[in-house]
Amino acid sequence: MLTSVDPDVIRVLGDPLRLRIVTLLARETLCTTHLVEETGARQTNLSNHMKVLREAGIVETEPCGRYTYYRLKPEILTGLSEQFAELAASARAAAENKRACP
Amino acid sequence: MLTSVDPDVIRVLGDPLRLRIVTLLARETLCTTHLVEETGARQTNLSNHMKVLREAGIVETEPCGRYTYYRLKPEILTGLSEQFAELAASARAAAENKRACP
DNA sequence: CTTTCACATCATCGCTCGCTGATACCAGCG
DNA sequence: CGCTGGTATCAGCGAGCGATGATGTGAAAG
Repeated sequence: MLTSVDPDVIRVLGDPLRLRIVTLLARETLCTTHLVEETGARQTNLSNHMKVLREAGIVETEPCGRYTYYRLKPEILTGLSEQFAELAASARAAAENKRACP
Repeated sequence: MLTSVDPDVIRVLGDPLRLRIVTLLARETLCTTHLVEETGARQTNLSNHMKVLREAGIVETEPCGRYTYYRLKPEILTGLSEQFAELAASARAAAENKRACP
């Protein structure tokens, strides 16, 4: 048990627009055009965010002709879920574990 | 099933120092002095972060003499864990659910 | 009461990072 | 080939936010 959460992934998901993108991609696999429609953001802006999500290993790209589809990698989300569950369990166990005042 | 994650909580945890603080508090209940020692951050800086964590409902304060102890609220972490688990499940189910190119 | 120490608040600085516009790239289609 | 449309990359701007220093408050210790 490591009882910690990957700071990089959380940091990437900390941006509201990126979290929105992830939520959308959890429902269906979409390409940039769809995401532009859904979010109202500019294509450039979206492409930048997709790059961040890709480099963080949160999404995968699947070229389809001249379109680029983005698919969520569920393992990442599952990992986060487990890490937070561990943290929660640890926090519950350590509730009364007070370090003495110096 | 809402299949989304609270953006505010994630945003707050997106900061590396705050995530570190949460990780430390998952092991034991600490006061500001302890956190200063553990993280090496200045007291002012830490106090600011604790205010953010408090306002986000992630930690609770427990005054003890002139010390202030901080305790994690495990429900928040449990909620996050469940929300990410939902997202992961939804992502797995929607893997082949591609929207047609316009 | 005075001092000391833990902690919070405030104002300010500085830098990161998200947003934008311009541009380049690539794949289909005529 | 030339054109169109989808997408990525790059440079620059500007707001947001994290870090700092000065200062205030409140509680114990002397």
